[in-house]
Amino acid sequence: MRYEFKTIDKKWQKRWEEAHAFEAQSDRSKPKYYALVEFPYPSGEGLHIGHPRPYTAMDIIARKKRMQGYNVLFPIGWDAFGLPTENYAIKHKVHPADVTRKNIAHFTEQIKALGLSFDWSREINTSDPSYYKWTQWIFLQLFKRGLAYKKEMAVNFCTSCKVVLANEEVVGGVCERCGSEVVRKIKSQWMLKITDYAQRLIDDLEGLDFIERVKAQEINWIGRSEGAEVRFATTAGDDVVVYTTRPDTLFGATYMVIAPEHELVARWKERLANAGEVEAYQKEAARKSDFERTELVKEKTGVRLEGISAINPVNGKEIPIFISDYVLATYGTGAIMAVPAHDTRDWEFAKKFGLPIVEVVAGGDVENEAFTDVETGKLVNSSFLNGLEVKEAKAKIIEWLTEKGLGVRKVNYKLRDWVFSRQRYWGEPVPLVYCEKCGWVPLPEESLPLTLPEVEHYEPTDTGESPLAKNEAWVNTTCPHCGGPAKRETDTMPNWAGSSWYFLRYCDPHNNGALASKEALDYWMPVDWYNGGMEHVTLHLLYSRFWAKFLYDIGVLSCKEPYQKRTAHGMILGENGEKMSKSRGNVINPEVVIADYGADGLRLYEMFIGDFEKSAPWSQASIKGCKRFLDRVAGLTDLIRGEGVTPSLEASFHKTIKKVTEDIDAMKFNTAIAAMMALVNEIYEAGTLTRNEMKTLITLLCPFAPHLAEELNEYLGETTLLSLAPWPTYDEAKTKDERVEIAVQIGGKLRGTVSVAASASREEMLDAAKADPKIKELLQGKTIVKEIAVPVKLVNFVVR
RNA sequence: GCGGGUGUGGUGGAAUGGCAGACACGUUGGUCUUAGGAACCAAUGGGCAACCGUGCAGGUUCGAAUCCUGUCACCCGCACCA
Repeated sequence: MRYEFKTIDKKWQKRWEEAHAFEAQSDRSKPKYYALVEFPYPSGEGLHIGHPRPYTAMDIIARKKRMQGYNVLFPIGWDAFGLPTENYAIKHKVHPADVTRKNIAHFTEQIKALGLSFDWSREINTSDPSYYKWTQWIFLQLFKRGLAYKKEMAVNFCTSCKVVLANEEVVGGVCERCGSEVVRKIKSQWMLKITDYAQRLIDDLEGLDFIERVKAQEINWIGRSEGAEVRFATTAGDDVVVYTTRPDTLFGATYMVIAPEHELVARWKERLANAGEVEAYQKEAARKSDFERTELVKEKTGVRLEGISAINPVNGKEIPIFISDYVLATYGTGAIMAVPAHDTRDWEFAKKFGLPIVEVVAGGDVENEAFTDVETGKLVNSSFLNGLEVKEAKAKIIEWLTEKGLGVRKVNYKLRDWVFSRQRYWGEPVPLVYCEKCGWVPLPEESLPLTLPEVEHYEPTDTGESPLAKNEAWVNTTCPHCGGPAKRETDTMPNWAGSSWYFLRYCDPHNNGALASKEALDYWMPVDWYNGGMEHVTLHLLYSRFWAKFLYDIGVLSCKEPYQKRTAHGMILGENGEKMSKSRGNVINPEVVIADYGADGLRLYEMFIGDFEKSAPWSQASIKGCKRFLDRVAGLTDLIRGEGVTPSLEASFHKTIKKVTEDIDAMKFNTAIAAMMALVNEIYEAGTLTRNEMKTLITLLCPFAPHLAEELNEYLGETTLLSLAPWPTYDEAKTKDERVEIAVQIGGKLRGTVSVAASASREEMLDAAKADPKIKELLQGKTIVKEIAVPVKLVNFVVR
């Protein structure tokens, strides 16, 4: 048969749709399998060549599970709120909803052209009021339980998008989306207390099947550290609490540093001999963005608070207090005890300001550099801690501090609360009103959704207020609590809100009475396998795990973790090995590839391109090999003779079924395809195969190249969909060859091969090797010291 | 600095203690063709050879791309987090 992909692709896509072939079934007695891909943001750019890689991979997994008898949920939807759409709407003066609708239509067409087995009956859209009703509902539950709160704070403000960004959205000091400068601004923001879940977000990773780098990156981001808070008295009367991970070095604390924003600085102003200098430094620090502050890593700056000292609680010594921007107000207590002998930063600062460096852990040369090793070295100059190892000293000093009421063991996290407000139009409205009498009041749940009102302009204001603030008719409302006048919150939710729970909606997408029914959630959740990009590990993955845990706490979900397994795909790079981008001119358009090689050609190549988890450069030349393979599979129809088993191919078939089955589960798609290619090569060498062998081959191929597989299935006279046929099984015993070539080594070096029965004993293998004329000659006159025989693999003679 | 990862032919990549380079691309030669950016056949790590080859240097082992020690280079994430 000739492979005419242009007609075949469309024909089968239509058949699958008409048959509702890939819709998840309501029969909950069957074992379920929930395969999930990250739903796309429907940008105006259309589908990128990178999208089909994870989609096809999970499609292969979903298709195989379906063929293995599972009730499979493999859904798709749209992460439709977002800045690019809003920016486009502003520029072209169209409603963001219209832009979104158009983009989704384009994406849908492109995705359908790939022949992915998505269940389109469960399609969702985060900007649909029937969806964001439940995003708002979840927010209200968070609010009611004190996990959403409003806070005046310094935030990251993008000068171009005119919007507040979460810490996670600031990359290298610039806006993650547009690359513009980010500055600090004081704003009142809605915050979500993700920090309450920090420990659980670490602990519950255990037992999950997440790839190592995802786990490591999440743990690293949460940034747990163990130490102690220690209270220092001051000559000003107020105490200062510092956080340290090295309480063992307390005797070496020769000065103290507090953050420029620390509240005590303002309180002490009148007592300072150099108040002017201190104030100037505070102003300078406040002006700088986070990026500028961290960029000036080379040189430490700071100002001493003249006239006030702290008192080291262990030895009563007075030590100077500085303010410096190397201490962050937002971490720990915003104050540190400085131990220059054993902390690199403190050491640099001490050298610059001529402060004393007192060694308290022996083992380094503290005049030349800080000695930070905690494994070796014993405590010195530390009274009752002398002679102890660091670990012992830590325990002992904490015990001592606790007894005296001077300190306490303390755990800190780098993770900060989630800034949940955006001063933008195209997002979920926050369902709260502000009443002068009652404060922030939630809207009644039955009034949800609070829909986005029409506005004339979508531009954010220069003051950083949301465009919604200009719509007075909408803003002014009544308080649901007291009935008095109230104003609506005009900030909207961030893009991450809708994507933090979308996988739950898929379980029951048309439910009007709940975000999903308990029965549906209990059956489908957790997601069995979720694949996505590494760029979402510290954002989407962490946020959605947090929401899932919250929903677990309030009884909506029955599982503590939403995803049982998480993998990540590598990027597809341009032919030159660089990231694909318009500006580099190395972008490949999936539509063009499909036009030239068919959907199956693209699918197969994206899976064959290399290790799924690693980036790989696109190659216009290599894709031809995949197309050639599909042509060769189609051409096999000429070789079909009868039914049954072709003896010379039997073992190869069993081996290939085994290999493909196992490789799909391990995401080793490239080697699975290689195995099928090798089998096809063998069949051509044999020059013949049976009808049922052909059927086995196309069944194996079906998850990878479903259109061609279905067409060949029809060619074989079948009338039912191959996509729903049972997955082939293999007989382990038949995957083994009867005779095998084994390697013969002398002194570990390959000297020849001999053919033996696979079941050959040690003696038989050794005898066969010795009987080989070449080996015989090489062993002539040598004394064999040792003989090694590994069944099916090799024999090795160690000689003298 | 901390955390994770990678290093193998001309190229993408196989092989996780047992015949390095599966499978594919490319290249070379050939067949068929009016033609070929088609198809098919053959060869293809290097070296005339003995031999040499998985970033580099050691080690363990009968045997190492694979395990251990050290080292270099590159990529990703975080980064003044006390």
